[in-house]
Amino acid sequence: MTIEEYRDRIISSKFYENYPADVARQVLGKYLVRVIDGVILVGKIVETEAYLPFGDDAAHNARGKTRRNRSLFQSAGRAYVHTMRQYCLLDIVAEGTDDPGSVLIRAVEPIEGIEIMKTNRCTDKLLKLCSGPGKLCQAFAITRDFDGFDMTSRDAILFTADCNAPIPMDQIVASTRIGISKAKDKLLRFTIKDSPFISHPS
DNA sequence: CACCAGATCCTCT
DNA sequence: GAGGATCTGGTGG
Repeated sequence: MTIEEYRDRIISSKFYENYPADVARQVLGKYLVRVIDGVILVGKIVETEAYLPFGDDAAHNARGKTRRNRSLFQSAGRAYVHTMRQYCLLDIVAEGTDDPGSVLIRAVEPIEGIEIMKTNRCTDKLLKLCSGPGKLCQAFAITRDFDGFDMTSRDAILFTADCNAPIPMDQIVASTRIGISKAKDKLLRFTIKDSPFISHPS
């Protein structure tokens, strides 16, 4: 598809104005699109995690608003990009404003711009190009500059697009979130069943 | 200013 | 599954 065709399918803020756990499931199968100098990178979202506005000790908003997490308190559909060690991680604000929840994009299946992704990642291994939140940000050249970026505007250079039929509920697996030390028991990680492109495949 | 805890990744075993 | 590399923001003195 062309850039314009992806833009015609851009997901609006309305989609993200819902409970993060629901958004995290519903965004599976959608496309993450990045435009760099007129060239597009596209990945199909295959793994997400939800972080809740309230009662979630693992969420970055659990101890209030700081300089780091301020983007969480903006409107739904904006990016919350933060760093973990030397990597960037991409969240999309869900609910938003007074309910600072988000959906972490943990893995995508590379669809378009794969050679550029390989260059950005310094690897040829397709299965490991975007199989983790830090990896996909590296592949898509998503930096801190995108923190607070509106992913729902018509001229966005980073956005989500709806190009496929929804993933059936029985093809979605819920599990515990990766890499956290608090609220380990919550089933807020969602993957597309049997996708080889997820992080920590079983 | 120092310390430390991370929503990670990669390379082994 | 474990350990090390390596960076930044939040917290407390």
